[in-house]
Amino acid sequence: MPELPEVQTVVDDLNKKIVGRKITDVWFDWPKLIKKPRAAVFRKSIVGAKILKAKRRAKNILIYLSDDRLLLIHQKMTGHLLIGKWEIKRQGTGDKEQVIPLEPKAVVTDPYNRFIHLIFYLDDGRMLALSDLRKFAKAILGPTKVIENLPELIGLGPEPLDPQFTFIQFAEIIHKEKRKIKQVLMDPTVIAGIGNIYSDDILWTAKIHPLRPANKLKPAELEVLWKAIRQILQKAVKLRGTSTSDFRDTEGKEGGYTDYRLVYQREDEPCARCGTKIKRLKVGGRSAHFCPKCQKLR
DNA sequence: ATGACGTCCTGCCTGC
DNA sequence: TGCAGGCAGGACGTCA
Repeated sequence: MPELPEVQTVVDDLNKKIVGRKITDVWFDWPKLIKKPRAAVFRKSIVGAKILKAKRRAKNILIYLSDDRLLLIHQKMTGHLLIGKWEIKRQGTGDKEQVIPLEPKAVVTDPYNRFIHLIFYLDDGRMLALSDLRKFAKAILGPTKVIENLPELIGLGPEPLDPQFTFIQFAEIIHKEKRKIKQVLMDPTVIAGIGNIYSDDILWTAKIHPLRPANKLKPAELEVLWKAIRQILQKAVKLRGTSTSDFRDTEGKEGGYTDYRLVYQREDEPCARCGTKIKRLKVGGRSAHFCPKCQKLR
């Protein structure tokens, strides 16, 4: 489940590894991943493009290309961007194709190779592949201005790790929200990039119950919460994300935050502060993990 | 404005 | 052992 730290890890990898490369071809076996333009046009308009830089906005990966083109990739829950080499083989008599990993070693052993549905061939022989078990991921290509002005980017809230994301700004946003704080933290139009994993750990750190109405939080609590958001996300970025389920970096390696998780997917384990068993409940259809003793509903 | 639920998907887990 | 059914879940759409 890539959230801000995982997407940042991928974007950093892209900037380190494939800037300056030219896209020489495209392969896909699930055209629905490509939202715009339609798949055939997508291929035509991206071949020949040079990769200039990668950026992250919320959980969106923005790959800036030559000739004012921009490629947006959202990994949703099970999407992975991998860099390596693969071979496409036809399977038996049907038209089914199989993606066979060749190198590097980490990618060869990555269990998510079998879900690769989109490959960009690069001019140095390597490839950028999008694997996605659940096929929820999306790719959109278009003129930079058009993509940058898509509602899903324009409508996003502030970036929590941006120096301009001040406590004042945070308090103003939260004050307007009557919804439960857990839902508010996960709403990308309120604050960008926080998902289920980090909202749970952030709330535990701030000792705030996930069901507390956002606008009922006291100023002191809000300040602790604001600090927790930045502290947890910074730590997770440094550790290259969390791989509780399936996140991998562009080499297929797991993230280091997995072992530092405070409550996420630790139901029935002892709270690191007080030893109470971590509980799980549903908030807006999503699971929330918390310590019933440290995080009081009141 | 808010909540509740449906949509897209499929590997994995549970229970019989 | 095998099979059916349910679950997870980001963002968006729909309906009350």
